[in-house]
Amino acid sequence: MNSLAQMIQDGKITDPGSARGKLLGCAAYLFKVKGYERTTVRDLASAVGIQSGSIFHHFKSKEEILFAVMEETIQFITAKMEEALAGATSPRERLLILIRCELESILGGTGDAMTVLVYEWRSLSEPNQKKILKLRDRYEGLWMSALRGASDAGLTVGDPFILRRFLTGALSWTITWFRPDGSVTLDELAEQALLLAIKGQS
Amino acid sequence: MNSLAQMIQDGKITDPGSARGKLLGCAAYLFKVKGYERTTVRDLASAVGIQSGSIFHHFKSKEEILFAVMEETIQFITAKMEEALAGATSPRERLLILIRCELESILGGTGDAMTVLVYEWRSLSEPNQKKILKLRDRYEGLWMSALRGASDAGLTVGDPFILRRFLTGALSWTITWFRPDGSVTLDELAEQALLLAIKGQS
DNA sequence: CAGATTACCAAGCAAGCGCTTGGTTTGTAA
DNA sequence: TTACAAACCAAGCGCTTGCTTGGTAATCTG
Repeated sequence: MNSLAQMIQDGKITDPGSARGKLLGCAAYLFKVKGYERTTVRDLASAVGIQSGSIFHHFKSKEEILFAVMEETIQFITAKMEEALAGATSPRERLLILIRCELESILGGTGDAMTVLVYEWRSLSEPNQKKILKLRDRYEGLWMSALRGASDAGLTVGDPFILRRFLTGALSWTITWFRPDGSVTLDELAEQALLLAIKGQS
Repeated sequence: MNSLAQMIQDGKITDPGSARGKLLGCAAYLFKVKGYERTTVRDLASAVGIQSGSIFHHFKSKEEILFAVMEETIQFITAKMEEALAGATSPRERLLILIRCELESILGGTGDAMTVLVYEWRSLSEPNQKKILKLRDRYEGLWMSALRGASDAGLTVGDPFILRRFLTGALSWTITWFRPDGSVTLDELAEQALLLAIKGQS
């Protein structure tokens, strides 16, 4: 079952083929490369081949574009994680799945949007920040129950909260240096990250 | 011996009491809180109590302010690290010193500037990016030799390069969540980070 | 095919931006 | 006191920004 197609049909995320979807995709890319503030609506318009004013037929404001990118991304990755976790049995496996999912989100096809979600936080208005924060709670809940499980099983040392935050930084930072076509594969990277998180032998 | 006073006298970093120094301090704070792009020269001017035009008596452009903040910060922390490493004997101690130094830089008095150094990278012009990159090489050299030493001593697992990058992300991310007045002290945080980096018992 | 709705263009407005300019005040030293 | 430079102000220029407007073309629906 394809969760992406399902979510499009449910209206949770925009079809990438639609005009709105193309705008969101281009926006995510531009926001990632240039940053939200440095990206103008004229940049975005010419990237998708329309006039700058026409953007405001699809979105009420520039910030609404940023918010939509972030909202759809977090909805998508949360759903993907829940799906991936369904078949997991051991605490170690659950942890590896979460690490792999997060790395795939950051370094794969949705990487642009994921980077924006992590690093363009400040550019949202406060009400919108709160909305995203609420969505993030569910996502972080998956992580925390997995890390608490790993801690109870003696896999990790130290406070799971602090470990999660260390992992958040370590994994999201990969966007700045990791190249999928380099000498290290994404699977190897996930394994190394698991070694970072757990204390004992693999 | 106070390295800060020495560096001021050497002209390597600006006296925080001078007009230029106050501008740099306020700029670091504003750039951290609002981001470089969202901070206007008028914001900065009113924060230090002068007219916006007067800023350009001290700096040629807004970007020169950002560059100065970054340059002085990296010079300072590199000097501080070299000083702190001088008395270290074991690989484990060297690693803990680096972790503590980096955390102090991020979470302590120079934290604003350090955050700017990490997260406002894109706002620099390419020539200025290269200059900072060159300064960063010396800093990262300290880290890499310490991590290679730890790896040779069997303290860590995996590739030291990847480990350094994981640590960079994990430590710099602390700025988003760690509160020095919270339940966890900076020392405890550094210990937890060391547990993250090394494989065996403390 | 008629009618309505959606998608877009061409033009431009008001506000805010980085930065410049010409002149005034303040500090320093002979 | 005089001379001079550094520090700053008041005003505003030229440009870019997000966004609006009035109208046209394309697409869908019955």
